[in-house]
This record gives sequence, structure tokens and C-alpha cells, in this order.
Amino acid sequence: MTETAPRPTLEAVAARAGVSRATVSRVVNGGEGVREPLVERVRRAVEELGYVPNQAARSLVTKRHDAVAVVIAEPETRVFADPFFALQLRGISKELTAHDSQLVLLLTEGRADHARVGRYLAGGHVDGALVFSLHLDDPLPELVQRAGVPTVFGGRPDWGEGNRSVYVDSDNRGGAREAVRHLVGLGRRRVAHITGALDQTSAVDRLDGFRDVVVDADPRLIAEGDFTPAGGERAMRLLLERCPDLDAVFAANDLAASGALRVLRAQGRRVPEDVAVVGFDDMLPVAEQTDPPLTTIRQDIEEMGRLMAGLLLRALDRRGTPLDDGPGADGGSGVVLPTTLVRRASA
Amino acid sequence: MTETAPRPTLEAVAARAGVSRATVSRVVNGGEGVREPLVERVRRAVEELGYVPNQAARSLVTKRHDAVAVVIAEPETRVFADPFFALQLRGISKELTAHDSQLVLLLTEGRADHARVGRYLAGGHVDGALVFSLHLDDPLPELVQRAGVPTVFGGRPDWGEGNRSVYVDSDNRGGAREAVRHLVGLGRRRVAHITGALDQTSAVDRLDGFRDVVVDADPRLIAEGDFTPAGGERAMRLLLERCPDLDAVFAANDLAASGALRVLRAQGRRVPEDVAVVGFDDMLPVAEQTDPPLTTIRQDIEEMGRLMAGLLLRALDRRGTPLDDGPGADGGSGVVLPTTLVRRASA
DNA sequence: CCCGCGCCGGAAAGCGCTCTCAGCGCCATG
DNA sequence: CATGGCGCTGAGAGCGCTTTCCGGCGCGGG
Repeated sequence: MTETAPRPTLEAVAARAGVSRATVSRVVNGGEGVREPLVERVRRAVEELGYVPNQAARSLVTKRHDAVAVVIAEPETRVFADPFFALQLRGISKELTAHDSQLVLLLTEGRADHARVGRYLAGGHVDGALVFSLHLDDPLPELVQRAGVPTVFGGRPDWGEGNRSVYVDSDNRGGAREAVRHLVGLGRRRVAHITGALDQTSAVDRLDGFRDVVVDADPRLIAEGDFTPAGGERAMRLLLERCPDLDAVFAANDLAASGALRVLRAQGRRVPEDVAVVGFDDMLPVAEQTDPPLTTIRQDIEEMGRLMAGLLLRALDRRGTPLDDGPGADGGSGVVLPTTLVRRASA
Repeated sequence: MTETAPRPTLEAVAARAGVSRATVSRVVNGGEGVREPLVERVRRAVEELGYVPNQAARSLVTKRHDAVAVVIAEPETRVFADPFFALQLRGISKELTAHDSQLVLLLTEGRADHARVGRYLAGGHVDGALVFSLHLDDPLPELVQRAGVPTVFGGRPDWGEGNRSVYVDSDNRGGAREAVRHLVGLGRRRVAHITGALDQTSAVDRLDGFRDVVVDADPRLIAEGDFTPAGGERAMRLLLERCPDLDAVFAANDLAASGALRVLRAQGRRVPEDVAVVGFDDMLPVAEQTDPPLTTIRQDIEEMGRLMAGLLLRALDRRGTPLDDGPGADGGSGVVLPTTLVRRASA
């Protein structure tokens, strides 16, 4: 608002406290090895002057930034028509805050932006990066790899096991299995599956989970969706047409399930009496709002975010030890979070 | 991942190009006053070495950071059980990116965090701040004010007209008027209103808009909600009890409307035949998913974000001119974005 | 042919901070 | 009483960059 008043410097504090800059610096950074009376005097000077250290100057010499980049690719932001985004970010933020780190958000808009992100990461503005890259052909992983910035991925990257990378993911496959088992446990015999966008590992994993339970699934019982309500509708219509006798549907996410629900209702099928439906994600505003409320697989999104940040920070703390040492043997490692079945009315 | 290789410095580039550091600096920052052959040589050296300027060192001398803080208070993140958040951020990000600025996200978790945010802003890490502070008693505005950081608010701050502050807001009052007029135009005579959380100006403004149209509204036709589905349900029940003859409801947002819809259906009222319902926000995953799909007031969230960022950046560019000069005379100014009615099935 | 003006490029002074290193005073010891 | 050692403080050297201030060079006019 008003003119930015010149901030007091270390020098000023030192002068006021009648000590050297070095001493002030020591006090400000933990006060080791400075005697009490001096500490007190410095503290007071800091207080009185309203001194706040200049981060730029500090970074210049320490080479730490206490900042972490969160990179989210454009396609994701569309998926973030759900609270996924906010929750994840919140978890990350909490963890970073606890470690006095800042969150720098990098949203990318298509290919052109990748160069920008690469430059930014390579520019050494941040200590590490959290990357959400759920698409198979995404150049982002490659990019951060080259930038040489310690990175943790959100969601299992698609590259082979050989590649060393750290990631946090939900137990998509296990969750899917649980969903389908629940359906089967209900006595359903013709369980269909609406997949997610199959260029994302989460969708592939959920499909795999489905297949784990419905071994030799009738291929006509599997329809490709894209995680959207519209895609869910399309898939459901196709499914109904191909297999009018289906008695259950496992949709790759709640959004798709909501679309399926609408088609089912429109075609006069009762849920769950005629067709039982299970979703995935437990995104509240959707799952609770559908009619009937959706039985679904919950994943703890916020915890995922927190974990990602935690993993990165820990790696950063013990720099030198490469990040990719960890539970997962020698080549990258992943942390997979459990999912739980939430029973509502739809199955 | 691997050890962070030491980045090349200006010095290194200069050596390689056979010029002085100053010349390299000039070329890197726009290349004014350096002759073509030299420019070319420097460019090549930069390329070959993969030089990226060190932002910390640069900030230290320029006092610019090319970064803007986005401050979002915890209560908001709850509201962000909708895509509001993501969209807003996306708009902001786009604008900032176009101006080569970074987005630093500050999520606050309750009071304790305010000090942290204050310190951060005062610390001169960013050039300006975008603050979302929708609550009447929020200390955030006060805080950024004191930090002396140029700021643009998202949503009209609650303080009086006398206060100078820049903000961007939706035309909540106008939108509300339009919603209610639509209902009245449909021939509805007993229009009720479910308010939002009245400690937010948006809720107050929407209520005011309602009153603008329904002058001398029966106070029993107004029930306080809190922008949540649960609150909407409660309010709807209360309303039905007090005024069984109501024939329309304007809910302060879509979430509340969805709750109201459920209660209406449960009590056997047909929508829109018996009771017409209009929401606010047009948050797609909710508004399109309800049964029947919700007629609502749309606001362009992304544009709001873009505008906020644009306003701030422009102010930053012409530093010296205080931010609070602008269309709104001498004491702060606000930009209010129009809203539009989206007709679906509920009214 | 020489001088002056203008433009180009280099030298150098920091920006605010951290951190090493040396020095000083004090206590414990011989 | 002298000496070694240790703990605390201060001086100073940069971190990598921008930017001001000049010196030097090339050109046109006298």
C-alpha cells in the first residue's frame, strides 16, 4: 500500500544491540554459543526494529531456499474439478509449514510451459519438487530428472520398475479389488467396469484390480471411460446395450459413477436393487450428493500430500544420501497408501 | 536425484564468451546497448553452459522477486470442497506466468499461522500478495496492511468504504437479484432464501440482493445457512416448517441448494413444479449432478483470479504510484465481475 | 589532420547475509 | 604464579548478480 519502508538489516540490529553482525546472525539462527545476556539484548533489538531476515541474501550463501515447488500439469487441473487438488495441497502445505518451507505452485498450461518449468527448477529456486504427473506420455518426469532437483511424484509414474523415482500413491489396485469383492459378496454375478482414462496409471491399476477378482472377465463388461460424468454416461449406455443382464458396476471414480447412475435411472434400473454401483475416491460433494448416495472406495488424499512433502523434506535433510534410497531397494521406491470401502446406499 | 551439479555463474559465461560479467548481464536482461556480434557470442556461451541466473543473487540487488503470494485462509479451504479454488488459482497462475512471476501459495491453518504469514510477507520474499479473506473478523487484511505489501483482495473485504483497498469480487448482489427476479418472473409468490455464512460479505450481498427484489420480505422466509449441503438441509426444513406455502427457494450457493433439494424431495415436494430452486456459483460437479439439474447464477471464477493477478501486477509495474489509485476515486477500489443466470431444470 | 562527442564495454562497488578464523578473556591446572 | 585450553565474540571474505561510473574507441566537423 504505502511506500515500502526500507527493512532493517542485520547490521542495524547489531548496531542497536552493540554487538557484531555475526553474533546477531547466530542468535537469529538458533542462538548456539552466545551467552544469555547478549542473546537477550539481541532479541530485544530484533523486536524493537521489527527485523526480518532477508531470504534472498540468506539463500545466496546457504544455497538453501526453504521452498519446494509443486508442479501440476494442466490436464490435472481439469480433473481437479474435484477437491482432490485442494486436499492434496493442504496436506502438502501442512507438512511444509511444519518445516518452515514455502510452497511454490507451478501450474503448467500445455507443452509450451514445460520449458518454463524446467528453467525454473534448474534455476535453483527451490530445494525440491513435488510433481503430479499422471499421464503416460508426460514429459515432466524426464524434465525434472534432468533439472537435477530432488523430486517426489504424486501417483505412480508410468516408467518401468528399473527407473529410480520416489512416489506416493493410493492402493488403486487393492482398492479396486475391495470394491469388486464387495459387489461379488453381495451376490452379483455380472459385474461390469467403467475404466478411467487409461493413459493414467491409476486407471490402469484399478482395471487390474477389477481383473484380479473377475478373472476371465467378459470383455464386453469393460467399457472405457475418462473419469468424467459424461464419460461415465457413455460407458454405461454402451454396457447396458452390450450386456443388459449386468447386475453391478464398478466405476473407476465417483464422477464416472454419478454419470452411470443417471443413465441407470433414466433406463429404469433401480439402484441398488437391479444394479449395484461402486465408485472410487469418495469425493464427498459427489459421492454424498448422488441418488442414491454412492458406495465407494476412500483414499486419504490429504495424507497423501502430507506424505509426499514429508518424504521430500526428509530426503532434503539428509542431502548427499541420494533421495532414491529407501524402503524400495535400490531403484526408486514408492509408498502406497491403503484405501477403505465406504458403504452407502448404492451397493 | 544425483548430486546437484554446481550451476555455472555469470562469471563462467563471461569467461567463455571472452567478455566481462557486466556485458553478459546486459545481454541476459534484454541486451540493450551491446553490439550484435557480442550478443551472439554471449548467447552461445549461455546456451553451451546451460546458464540460468541465480534468482537469489538477483533479488538481493534488484529488490524484485518476481513472485506473488497467494494467501488463503483455512476456513476457505473448507469451502474449497468445490473447484472454486482450483479455478481461481488457475486464472491467477495464467496471468502471473505471462508476466514471469511465480506463485507462492500460503495456506493458513488457524490463528497461529497468521504470525507466520505476516512474517513471510514482511520478510520481503514477494512483490505483492493476493489475499482471500472472506470473513468479517479476519485479521489477515490488517496483517498484510501492516506488512506493507501491495495487495489485492479476492472478494470484497468487510471494512468500511473509507478504507483503501483493492479487490475483485463477483456481483453477488446483482446476481442474487437476477436469481430472485427469475423466480418471480416464473410467477412464484412466496420466495424463500437460504443465506450463506453471514460473516462473509458474499453471503450478506446475496441476502441484500434477495431483499432488493422481495422488498418487505417475510422474515420467516429467510433462513440462515452456511454454504454447506447440511446447512442447506437444516434451513430448508426450517423454512418448510415455518412456511409450508412457499413456492420457491433461492439458496446462497449450489451446495446449500443441493441440500435443500434433498429435503424437498424427501418431503414430497416436486421441483420445480411445487417449489422452484435457484442456486449460486454454478459449480459444475454439483449443479449438473443434482436432481433435477440446478438453475443457478454463474460467476467466472477463473477470470476473477486472472483479474486479481493482473491488477496487482500492473500496480507493481508502476510502483511509486500507490496501489490504491484507480477507478474507485481516492479510497480503494473494487472491480466487480458480472454474473449470468444459467437455466437448468430446477427453476 | 586534430579535437570533441557519443556510444560501448569494463571495472568495481556493493545488495544482506553466513561462516570461517583468529583473538581475547577466563578458568583450571601444574 | 604461569600456562594451556576452551568458550565466546568480532572481523572479514565472499555468495552471484546488477548497475553506476568511466575510459576508450570511432566518427564527424572545424
